[in-house]
Amino acid sequence: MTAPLQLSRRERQIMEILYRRGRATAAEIHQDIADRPSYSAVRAHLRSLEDKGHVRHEAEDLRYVYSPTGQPAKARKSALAHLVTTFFEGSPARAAAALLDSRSARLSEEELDHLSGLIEKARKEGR
Amino acid sequence: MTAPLQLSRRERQIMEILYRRGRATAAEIHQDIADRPSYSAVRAHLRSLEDKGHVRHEAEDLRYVYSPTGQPAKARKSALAHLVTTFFEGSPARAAAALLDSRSARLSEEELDHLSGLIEKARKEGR
DNA sequence: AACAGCCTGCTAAAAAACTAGCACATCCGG
DNA sequence: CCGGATGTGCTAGTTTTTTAGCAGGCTGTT
Repeated sequence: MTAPLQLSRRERQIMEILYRRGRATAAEIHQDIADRPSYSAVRAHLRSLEDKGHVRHEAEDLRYVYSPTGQPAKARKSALAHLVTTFFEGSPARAAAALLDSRSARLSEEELDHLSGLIEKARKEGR
Repeated sequence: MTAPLQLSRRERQIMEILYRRGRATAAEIHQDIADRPSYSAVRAHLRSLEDKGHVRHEAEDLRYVYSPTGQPAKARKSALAHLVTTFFEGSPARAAAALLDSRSARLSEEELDHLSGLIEKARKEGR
C-alpha cells in the first residue's frame, strides 16, 4: 500500500525540498520554502505528512530531522514517468532529447561519454 | 507577464490533462480525471483557470474546447527544469541517463540514432 | 410546440488546506 | 537559579479550494 500521492501545494513544496536535500530539520525546510509561511505552519505540515506516511523523522541532537519515507529512486522514476506522459506524449526519447538540447545545458565530456555508453548498451539489448 | 503557477491540486490535474491532450472539452477532461469530481466542478475549475489566464476556450460545435494558453514548449522546459533540480541534483545528464535506463523503456533504433546525433552535436559545441 | 439531451454561467455552502499562537520541555550563559 | 533561545505538540480559527445544483440557452425529434 503505497502513499496516495495527493498532496496539497504546501505539502508538495515540502516534499520536494526533502527530496532535494535528502533530510532536513523543520527550520531548514522553512528556510528553503520560496513563498515562506510561518515556521509553525511548516511544522504542522510535517506532522501531517508524517501521519500520511510520506515522511519520517528521527530525533537528533534534540530536534527532529525529517526525511522522505519513499525510496528516492522510486520517487524519481515515478516523477519522470509522469512528466514524460504529460509533456512528451509518453516518449522517453523525446524527453531525453529535450534534456540534451544544448541550449538549456552544456554537459561535460564525461557525461557525454557516459550517455553514449548507455545508448550503445541500449542498442545491444534492443537487438 | 506570464501566469504565476500557483495552482491548486485540482487545477493542476486539469492543466496536466490539457497539456497531455492539447485541447479538450469539459466532458473529456472530466472523463480523464482520475479521482473523478462532478462534471459541474470541472466546469467551474475551467472557468476559473480561464480567468487566471492559464486556459483559453473556443466555441466549437456548440460547446467549448479548452486549451492551455502557455506555449507547450515553455511548460515542458519549465517542468523539466523543476524535476531536474528536485530529483537529479540539478544535473540534466543524470536525468537523461535515467530516461535511457533500458529497464524502464526500450527505445527504437531511430530514437537511439537521433540521440547519438544530439550527443555528437553537444560534443562539437562544447569544444 | 413541447420535450429530451447537452451545454454554459453562476452562487452558496461544504470540505480541505493553511496558519498563528499557546503550553511545555530542553539547553546554555550569566 | 533564572531568563532567553530553540524545539515540539496541539488546537482553534481563517482562507482557499472544491463541490453540487439551479437557471437558462440551443438543437433536434416527435
